[in-house]
Amino acid sequence: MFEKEQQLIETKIKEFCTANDIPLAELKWQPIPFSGEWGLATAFFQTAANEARAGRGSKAPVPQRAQEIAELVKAQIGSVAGISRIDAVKGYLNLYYSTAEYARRVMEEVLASRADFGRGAKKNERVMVEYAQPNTHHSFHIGHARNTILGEVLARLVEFAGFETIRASYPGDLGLGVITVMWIYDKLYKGQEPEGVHERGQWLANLYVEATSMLEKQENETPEQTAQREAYDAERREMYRRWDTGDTYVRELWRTTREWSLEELRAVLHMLDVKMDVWFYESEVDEASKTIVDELIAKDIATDERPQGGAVIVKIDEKLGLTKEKYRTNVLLRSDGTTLYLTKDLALAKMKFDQYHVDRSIYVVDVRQSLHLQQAFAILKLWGFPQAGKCYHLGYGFVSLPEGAMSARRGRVVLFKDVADEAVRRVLAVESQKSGDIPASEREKIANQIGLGALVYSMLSVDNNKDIVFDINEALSFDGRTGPYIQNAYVRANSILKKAGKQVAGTQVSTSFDYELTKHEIELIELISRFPQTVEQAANEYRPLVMAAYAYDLANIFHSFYHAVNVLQTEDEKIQNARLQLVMAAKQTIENALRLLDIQAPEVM
RNA sequence: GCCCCCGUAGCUCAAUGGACAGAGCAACUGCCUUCUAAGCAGGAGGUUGUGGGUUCGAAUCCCGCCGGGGGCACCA
Repeated sequence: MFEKEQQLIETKIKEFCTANDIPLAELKWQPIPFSGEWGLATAFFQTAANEARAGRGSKAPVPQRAQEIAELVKAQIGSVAGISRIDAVKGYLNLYYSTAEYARRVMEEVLASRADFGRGAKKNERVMVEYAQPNTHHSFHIGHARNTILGEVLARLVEFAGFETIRASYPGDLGLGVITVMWIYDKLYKGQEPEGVHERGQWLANLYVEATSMLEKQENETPEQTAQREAYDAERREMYRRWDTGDTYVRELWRTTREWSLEELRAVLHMLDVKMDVWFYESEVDEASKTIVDELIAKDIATDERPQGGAVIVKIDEKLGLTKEKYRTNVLLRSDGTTLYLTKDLALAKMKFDQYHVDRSIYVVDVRQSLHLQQAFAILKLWGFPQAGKCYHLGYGFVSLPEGAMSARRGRVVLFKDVADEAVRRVLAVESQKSGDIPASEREKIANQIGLGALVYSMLSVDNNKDIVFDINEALSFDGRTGPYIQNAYVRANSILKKAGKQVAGTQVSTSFDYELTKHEIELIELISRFPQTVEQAANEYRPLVMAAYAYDLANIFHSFYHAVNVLQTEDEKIQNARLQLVMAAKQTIENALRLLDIQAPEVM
């Protein structure tokens, strides 16, 4: 917002250094910390160090010489319009903005852009974010929720940062797990179908647990039990074979049961306000993946060992000319001619590049699949896709339970829907004592917004490379560094504006901040002004946490401001108008941040 | 054996080369006839696992060690 002034000063510094033979290092600017005032700072340590190395300048120690240079530069610059003061402190040059002017510029920008405040300039690049890849015939658990929330927030961030963004889901709708559920359904539960989308999804998950116990080798089996188990397994294998050959009955059974899972997935995505653009199904990619194998063999990227009774493999390190073991060797086609996960991911990547013209491809996948994805990216590079360098794996630590890893097999999972329901119950339980007057018709909706807000924020406030041990009391906490804390800041801002009523309508952009601002107002304006660069950083680094941390900081400062400064009781009308405008800007910025975090902003709570 | 990630306050986590390492939770002290206390203010809590190195400057970069987690071709 002060780019022009900054440019002018940079030019002056450069001129001064050239004239005085000072080897100026690159100028890096940062906000002045702990000042209670706004401004930019740059350090001269590097310059002083350069000078010392070249044997020039005074023989003073670096910090002292840096301070000398800062003082000389300060004297040289003189006064600049829009900059109230320049200080040389501890080797830093601090430029303080004129407060009234700074506040005016920030407010003007927020209130002119509104929902677009912080939006980055349009980039000519198309990004695809792939997330939400649960297996069908199971139920959506809290680990899937972390994946989906991270993916959605990342998509929102890159989209808001200016990239054309495509959201892609990739459900795993084939494999032994799927067949296992179909087998037990067909054998024991045919014709049954619980009411309710989520109930049906959970029922399938339970069938899987039951089937697993029937098919797994038990300790101290009697010969009869062993025979029984082997018979079951033979039935399951037969069903897999029939599925493979396209048997009408089995395929129909598959489509029906799969649809139950997909309905549940769509319902969960709807709850999380996720609108997928593209659905890739593993079963569909499977067909396509068979054709790429021949192409990779023809290009001499893959090695066909089938004539020797082996598989089709890619010796990745060898093909890349690496002498040290890095990507190793991986199989593309089993010796029985069936494809693997890697084969499908390669085919899918090709589809993304060729059909969807994706320039940048982000995979939100569990960190344990890091090697696998690095292998896939390396093969894409060998294949000659220029986008291979812009494939990025956003790995995240897995979500486990206090009693250990989740296991769909054993039914030891925490289902997303159960947690979400519990969240709503807990909000409703405290609503009567904590909330103001909320119309009965709104209660459920607001409880949903707050409950999900708590859950979503708990998934975002931990950096993605960290594992999470899921504790429902922590995830659904409403106090302190949580979603509801941020939502409450929004509600309070809204409440002030609502009560102000008339004044808001009359508030003009011409409002002046030409009065002595309190420390809280200064901090609030400062943080609002940093929103655009925070969006950029979070999107560039693919880190939702950066935005989550910002939203908390902004809410935190707003809460302090709220207590310290009573807006509606401000007597001077001019000052009150300025403060109302500040509240409007804060409300807007919190709203924009919450939207990026996939958390709803309730009007009351 | 090789590769990746992590080690920061009692606990859960921030801060990725800059000025004084910050929050929340737990515990402690205050603040509700006030724009909603899902909040605010205050004190307490740290030789950033450890030993070296690079740098004017290191929680951050490099090397060693200790401790924890994950992964290493016909699973996904």
